Amino acid sequence: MAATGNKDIAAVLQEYADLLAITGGDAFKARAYERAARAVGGHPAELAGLGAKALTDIPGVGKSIAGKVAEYLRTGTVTEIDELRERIPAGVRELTRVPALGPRKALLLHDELGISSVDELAEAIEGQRLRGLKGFGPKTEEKLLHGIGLLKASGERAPLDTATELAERITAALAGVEGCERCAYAGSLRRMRETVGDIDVLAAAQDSGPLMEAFVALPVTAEVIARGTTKTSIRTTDGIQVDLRVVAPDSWGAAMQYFTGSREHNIRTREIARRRGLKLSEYSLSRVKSGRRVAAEREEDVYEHLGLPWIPPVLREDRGEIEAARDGELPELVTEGDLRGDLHTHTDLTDGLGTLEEMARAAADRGFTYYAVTDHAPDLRMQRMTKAKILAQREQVRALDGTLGKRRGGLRLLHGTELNIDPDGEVDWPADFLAGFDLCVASVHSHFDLPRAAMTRRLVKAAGNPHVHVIGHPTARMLGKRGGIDADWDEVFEACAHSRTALEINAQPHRLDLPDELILRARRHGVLFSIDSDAHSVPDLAQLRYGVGTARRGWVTKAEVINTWTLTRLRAFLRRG
DNA sequence: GCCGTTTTCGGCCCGACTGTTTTCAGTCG
Repeated sequence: MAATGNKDIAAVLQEYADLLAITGGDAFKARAYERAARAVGGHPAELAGLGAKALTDIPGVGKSIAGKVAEYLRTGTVTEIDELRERIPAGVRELTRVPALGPRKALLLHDELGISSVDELAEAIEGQRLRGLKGFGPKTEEKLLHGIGLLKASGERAPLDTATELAERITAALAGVEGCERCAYAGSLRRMRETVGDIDVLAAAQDSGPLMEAFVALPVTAEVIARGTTKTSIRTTDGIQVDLRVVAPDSWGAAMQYFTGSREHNIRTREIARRRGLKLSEYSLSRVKSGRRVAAEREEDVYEHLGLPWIPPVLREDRGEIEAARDGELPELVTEGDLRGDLHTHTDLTDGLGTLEEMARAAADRGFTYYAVTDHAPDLRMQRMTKAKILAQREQVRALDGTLGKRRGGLRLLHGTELNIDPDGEVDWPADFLAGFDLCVASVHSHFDLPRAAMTRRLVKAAGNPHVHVIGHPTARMLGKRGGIDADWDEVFEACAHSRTALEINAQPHRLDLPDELILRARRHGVLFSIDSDAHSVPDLAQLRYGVGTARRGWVTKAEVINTWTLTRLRAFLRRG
């Protein structure tokens, strides 16, 4: 099992920040912890193993926080945080996860009405117990109910990155257990759905005993829900359910096929089996009459005996993949290795954590050919961007261009910006200034509630702007927090196809935007895509894999993704050539 | 609590929006 990761430490610091904000003490102290949490989460090196000096060298981490980090790494807990936890029920902090409900109102609800969970809040609203409470009017009630709905819809599900990283840690640990021949995760996680209800881990072994033993003894195991010889379920310290199924090695392929799903896909494959006089189960593909096994050990063989090529798990949703497979028309899906660069990233000039050089160096280390820096433009006031600042950055970008990486010619840097699309579809800066950028991403960051027609006009106008090359995180959704904006997407996609404006597939795990369903729709209009990390720190660059997964779920091929193109071709596209 | 420095305390991203209020607090990006 890996040691305590930076994300774990960041989570603890963030929790402390939240608790401080709820108790209503020094707001700047809470902010300091929040800042430290962000810095720790985005720090390129593992904190476990760093000395005291190296800890305080992290921006935002001083003596006090470094002490708490050290204590946490040593003991797995922090005394002061434990004390605060006792004073504030966990449910109160949970309340602040409801959109439109912050620390002040959460505390008021707790102190005045004794509310300490999201469910209790819902009941209190239904029972009209919020009426008359200072600061809570009818509109607020409505907003809170809406927020609770959003939270419930995905609140029980883990984000893709959390689940993936957890599953990788678990499979790595179990693979080392005596007698374990294979270990992998299946289920919706293998299909790379945007959120995951639970994690299905599969292992192949003759004897399941040692694996089950090791599984319940994992450090992440908080509770054993069920324990048997073929299946054991646990709940992790994060509250995620993980099922381990141990199968005989000669059933590996059938089990992987069965437990990867989706249910709809499996209904179709079992139908095909039946028509061929076969029976498909988690143990094997066998003849109905004789019971003789025809395939089981390899997933590829299962599909082959159904008359199909192996189907990538990301496609197994019964969205046409069976027909495409049968007709030999499965798409050749884009892979992470196809990406030659990243076209939407930030630095510490705005809200990123890494310096330009740190980010570019990390990009070079990833083997990219090119890399665009796209810090925020002035319309997002909080970023305090100016022409002078971005022009100074351009100088730095030009100076660094071609100097990094082992590749011949070095990493090529593009100087871009992420513009803000205002309610009328206008963006920051006049056209002649925009013409000076190599690349412009334009995104919606506010006014999420425009009526559909106005929202559609807004996006169509931005797509038609000759200086806008990519529409960033087009729906502006935040998983579990905010549904996407409402627009006539077919009209938007048509406009993008016409102006050759790429739609972003933003890889941030809480965005994954465009979502796969809209990618499928967009492809019918022949639009181009850009798969971007939207990285705000060096570790964020690794999140590209989730964007690629989402693109693949949308059947996207290499040719449709502008950042798989050569630099020459990309430049021609950016010049509108 | 951190940081920078005008070395030992004062400032800390800033503005918009919303729903509530009757002059503003809370939330958000």
